[in-house]
Amino acid sequence: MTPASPRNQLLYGTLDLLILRTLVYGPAHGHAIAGHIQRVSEDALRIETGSLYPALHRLEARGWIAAEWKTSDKGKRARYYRLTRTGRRQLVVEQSRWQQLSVAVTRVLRPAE
Amino acid sequence: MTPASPRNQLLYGTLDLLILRTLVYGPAHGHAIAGHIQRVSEDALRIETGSLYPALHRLEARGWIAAEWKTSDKGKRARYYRLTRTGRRQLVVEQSRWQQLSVAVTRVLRPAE
DNA sequence: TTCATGGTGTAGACAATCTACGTCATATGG
DNA sequence: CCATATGACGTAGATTGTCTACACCATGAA
Repeated sequence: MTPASPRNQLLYGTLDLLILRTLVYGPAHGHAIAGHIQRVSEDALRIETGSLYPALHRLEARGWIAAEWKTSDKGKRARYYRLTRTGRRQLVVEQSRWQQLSVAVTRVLRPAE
Repeated sequence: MTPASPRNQLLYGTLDLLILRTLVYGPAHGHAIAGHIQRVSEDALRIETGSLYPALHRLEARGWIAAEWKTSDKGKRARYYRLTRTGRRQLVVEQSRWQQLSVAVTRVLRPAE
């Protein structure tokens, strides 16, 4: 097996946040979530299935999202996820955590003259 | 041993960039690098020694920084690191990678209305 | 001479991501 | 009616970076 190159691990730490944010628009299944993130990010963020599904299960286990089997637009069975109340709270937390990191890194990159 | 809580792993993926950027100001030893990043980020980024030294060795092994034993301001022996030419190039790469990630995530967080 | 301080370092745990697969059910085309 | 493509879900194992918790050494100061 080809080793997972760290250079592709662009998402590290932000995937949960991206998924939670996407579900604000309403319930969606895994495929659709990944597609949405890829489209909105203009192809900059590509979520692999080996990252996507473990992340969804992780978030569900933590109670931040809840799942339900349904039939997709294309008539295939799919697992629809929705934000839970605590998930919504967690989204705020993660969003501010990202903001903090972003500001801090920016400060180091271009410090005040 | 208390397990490493993922909540503290704020730095994942950005540490190399921060170190390289810091060395633009001139050679510095590990302690000083960590201190600089912490100060400039206004305490938002705290680099633990268990992250710092492996990172420095990693960067040195990749040829992005070079080291030399010297005596510090406080009269202690310290390993001074400086940016190499390829390290300077790498800094540009990492900086633009960060910029890309930052823009992409921001797009997902607040998409065009 | 003792001790605090400054500085470097390692070991081991852990979590997140990746690649590379496999699986199943439905829709579609002949 | 059957074969095949497609949509969708899933797991295994490798790799990596960060963390906590230590240990170590040399110098300055009391």
